[in-house]
Amino acid sequence: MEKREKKERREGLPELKNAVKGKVVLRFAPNPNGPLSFGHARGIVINGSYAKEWDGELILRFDDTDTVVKPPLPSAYTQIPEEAEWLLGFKPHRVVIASEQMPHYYEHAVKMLERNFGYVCQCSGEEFKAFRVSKTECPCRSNEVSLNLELWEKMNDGTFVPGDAVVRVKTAMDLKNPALRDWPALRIQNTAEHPHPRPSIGSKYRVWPLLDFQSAVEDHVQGVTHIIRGKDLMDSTRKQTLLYEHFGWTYPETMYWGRVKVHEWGGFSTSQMRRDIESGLFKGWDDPRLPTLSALRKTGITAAALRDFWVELGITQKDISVPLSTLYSHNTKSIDDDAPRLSFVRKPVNLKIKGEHSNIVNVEVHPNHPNRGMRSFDVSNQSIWIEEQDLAQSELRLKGFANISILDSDAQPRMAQLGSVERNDRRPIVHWLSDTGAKKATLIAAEDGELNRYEGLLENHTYPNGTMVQIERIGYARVIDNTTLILTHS
RNA sequence: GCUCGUAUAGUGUAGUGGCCCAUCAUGAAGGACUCUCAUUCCUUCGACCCGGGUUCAAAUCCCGGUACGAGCACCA
Repeated sequence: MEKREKKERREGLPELKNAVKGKVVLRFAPNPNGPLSFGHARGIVINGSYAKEWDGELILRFDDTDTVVKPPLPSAYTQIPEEAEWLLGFKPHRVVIASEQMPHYYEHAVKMLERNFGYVCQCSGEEFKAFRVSKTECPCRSNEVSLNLELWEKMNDGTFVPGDAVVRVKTAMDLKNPALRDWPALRIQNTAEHPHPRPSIGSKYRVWPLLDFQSAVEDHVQGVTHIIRGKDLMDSTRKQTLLYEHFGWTYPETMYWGRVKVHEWGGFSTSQMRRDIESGLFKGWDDPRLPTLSALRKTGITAAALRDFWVELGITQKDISVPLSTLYSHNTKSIDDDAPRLSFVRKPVNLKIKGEHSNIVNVEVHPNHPNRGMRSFDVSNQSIWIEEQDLAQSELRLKGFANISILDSDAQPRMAQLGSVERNDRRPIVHWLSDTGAKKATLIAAEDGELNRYEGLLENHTYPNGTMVQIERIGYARVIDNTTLILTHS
């Protein structure tokens, strides 16, 4: 008899159903009404990881079919692909822009009317709602095909204005789920007043597909095999499946994830952030207080940490709330081994040191990697700086240097007596800087929704902008320029 | 209101009828190492929403309840 193996914990993402190596096509479809947020990262990471695992393709699709409620932001069309590539480590295999695919949508809309599984409905939203609730068919549902095609022309040629007519998919008015009853597929937008921001599109079209129709047609046209998205789109799947049945297509495998909140941020709405930026509340999309990908990247969260974070959460349908410490933990793992150590002294207090000592003090660049060399401090002028808050105690050890006793006097600068160079007791170890080895600098930190600036002295360094460093006893930070750091997390 | 979905330690997650008095991570507490409040390592803490049922056997299947979330937009 074979002995059964002990069950092993599954690593990484769950198995993709009905996946064939090399044939998997997934997509991530954001609305380009702003750059990517932390939440979008989930869609990119999960879909991208599966595409990579199965040797398949990831489509980046811009669902930019609304010009009124959530109008696209032109810069997002270039920023999003860059951010996706940064996050994944590879470029999405295909980029599709919905507003360029309008001919496809029109073609399928006409087909739908010709085959009589769609109709032009001239009821108002209110009127149709009453039909939906009472499970009764609206009069437009029985239009002849020829009439529907006539009305379709009127939608397109400007005879009808927004609100006059929509194209609906015939499902059944007695469906259990009210959300699915004869759902709307295309509507008219006032593109004269609200042109599409892409100049090549502008006011060219009046009739625009709604998400469920656009997405359904596009997934079919692109040969998407698996859709992984938020569970708020569950009814969307059901609507689209009904459309696929009309067309005789097979719907892709679908998986859903639940809603994620970050304890410190709450939810993240691109539209809201856009308003707050435009009103001047935030400096830009990469303002460190915002939960955007560009802000996280700027403050020093790595792509690897974000990937690990989202893969670890997986694709459960539970609604969850995660603390930032989880993300930070992944980030620490991804940067600590590389991060050179630097000293940053907040509220520096000058000390004059008395006693015998060598003129040069060396400390390691990275304690776990002695081969990375030493940082040298010239203390020949006996002048050093420590943090004001460390003066709470008078017996201290200057890290890598010597013990000191702060002398009780009113002298300026304050005096300190040097003690043992060997570490021979348990007194607190503090970081410090020499007079000549540091310059004035600023540490920027986003804390509790506030942008705080800490002035202080930063150890001289020649690390290029963007380097991740660890500031001793404070936390990890990213080099913005020679005298500015931004705190990633502590 | 109608419809759909989810419920495992503080947080997140594994688990698809026996390997489960339940996995891993994170967190907290303690300790080792370390001239950082870092990294690494060790120890400890801590959970199957409730009630029925099916079964020799249920975290796992069924029913009911409860809680939470989502959809019912001419937004995505």
